[in-house]
Amino acid sequence: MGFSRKMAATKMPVRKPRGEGHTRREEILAAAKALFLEEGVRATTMRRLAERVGVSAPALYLYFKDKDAILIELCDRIFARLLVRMEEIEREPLPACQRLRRMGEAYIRFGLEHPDEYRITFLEATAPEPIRFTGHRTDTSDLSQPGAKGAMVFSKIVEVYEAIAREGIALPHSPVTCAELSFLACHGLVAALISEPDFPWSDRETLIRGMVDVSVRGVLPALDAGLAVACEAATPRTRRRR
Amino acid sequence: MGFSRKMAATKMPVRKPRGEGHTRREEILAAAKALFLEEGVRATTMRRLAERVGVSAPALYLYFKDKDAILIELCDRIFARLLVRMEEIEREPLPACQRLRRMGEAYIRFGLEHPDEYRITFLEATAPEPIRFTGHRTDTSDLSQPGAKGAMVFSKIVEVYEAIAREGIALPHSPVTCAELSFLACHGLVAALISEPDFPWSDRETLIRGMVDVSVRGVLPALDAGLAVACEAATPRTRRRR
DNA sequence: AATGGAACTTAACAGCGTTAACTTAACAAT
DNA sequence: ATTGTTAAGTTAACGCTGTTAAGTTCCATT
Repeated sequence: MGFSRKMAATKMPVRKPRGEGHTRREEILAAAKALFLEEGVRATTMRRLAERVGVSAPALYLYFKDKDAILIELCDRIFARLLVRMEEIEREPLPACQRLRRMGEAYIRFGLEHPDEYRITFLEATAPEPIRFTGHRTDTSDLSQPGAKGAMVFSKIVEVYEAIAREGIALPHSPVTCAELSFLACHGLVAALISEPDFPWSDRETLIRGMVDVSVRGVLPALDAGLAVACEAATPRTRRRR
Repeated sequence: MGFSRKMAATKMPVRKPRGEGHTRREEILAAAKALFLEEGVRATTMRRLAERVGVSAPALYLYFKDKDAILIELCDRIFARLLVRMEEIEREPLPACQRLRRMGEAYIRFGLEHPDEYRITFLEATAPEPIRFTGHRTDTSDLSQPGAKGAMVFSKIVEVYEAIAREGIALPHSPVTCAELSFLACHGLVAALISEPDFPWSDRETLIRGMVDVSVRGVLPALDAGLAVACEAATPRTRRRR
């Protein structure tokens, strides 16, 4: 930005007063977010970020362990919003399989709206890769790990499948496995549209609708057997089916 | 590297004779492949690769435009094998929806067997990211672009859906869209298992079977309506489905 | 014997994330 | 008002990355 601090004459103190370190911390996160969608993730280097904040690069390490810590916190804050969205849907008074559809659609749209954050939390290799000795995790106390928020979102889908089971609809697998299948199908759509935006995909809205269908009907064949057509019928469809 | 060539006494020519540059090229690709699965992708730097080949780092640029060119060629060669596998399946004398299942399973297994190459061709951002002006592609002549082999694999699925349609089974979308949905669902499974290997996923085989089911039944609801149960029944199942 | 080009090297650039060592400024207590 | 403490910040540097520029060696052809 360079001459930006000519503008920012209001907040020129440059150095924070004694107990106000957390303010700087927020500034860093805000700057990172801005850099993210202005220049892209690739351009978000520690030096550029520091310059944007108006501080030297090593100063960032007073507030974050390393670069990843900044990205992870950014993503976690974004995904927290998806989580509250999911919880809203969870409370909607609808048949459970209807809520499943709504969650799937909400998930996909959210992912497509936040491609950078989605890529970082779900597409980037989580393990620093020399660590192949990780074995199995006995320590579940580390809740601030990268995928934490993502896992919480996933658990919402599990709960819906449990509700579906309670409604008397037969599941072909355990609720967890069913949730994974629905989730992974939607994930595939988001991941691909994000990673290969130039591929000549079909109409995006068609794909969203279609994948929600697939992720629900594919897992719950009983629905199509005429057992619970209500699930489909209740969805307002702008687009006729065949 | 200096004294490292004390070991490589067998192939000490060090410098290739006149017209044998392509030999070095293959050596580079072989070394890259080896480094890939010995040390991981992250450890595959140009300098390390050059050292492994027994050559200086800039020498690599005599044979490849940049690092990406090496990775892309490696991945394309791997995916060529998936392509022939898909073509084998294409020729199997089965109901089309059966071939669809076989392709889905082959695709998933292939992806899980080549996680590094899969990640590079499908999960890594294809555009160098400053290039936002890409617009739409009028020029389809560039077949050696990153996703080329991947796109050819995809087209095999489209063909199967066209065959399914010819068999008189109603498709809810165009064959291309149907293929995208099936493909994307399987892609989601592969992508997630690769990117989040430490997440406590359900049993892998269960997920593979389950996702093949989802990707076929989710797109072809008519199958479950009793129209073509043959499609499912013909698959030899080692594992009972509760 | 001279030449031209293929095959290669060394040296270096600009950038990256990160650390060590040092400085400055703000407050509390004397 | 001066001090001591320490949070907040700096500059310099390390080791690494991909990549380029310029120069060298060696062989086949003329």
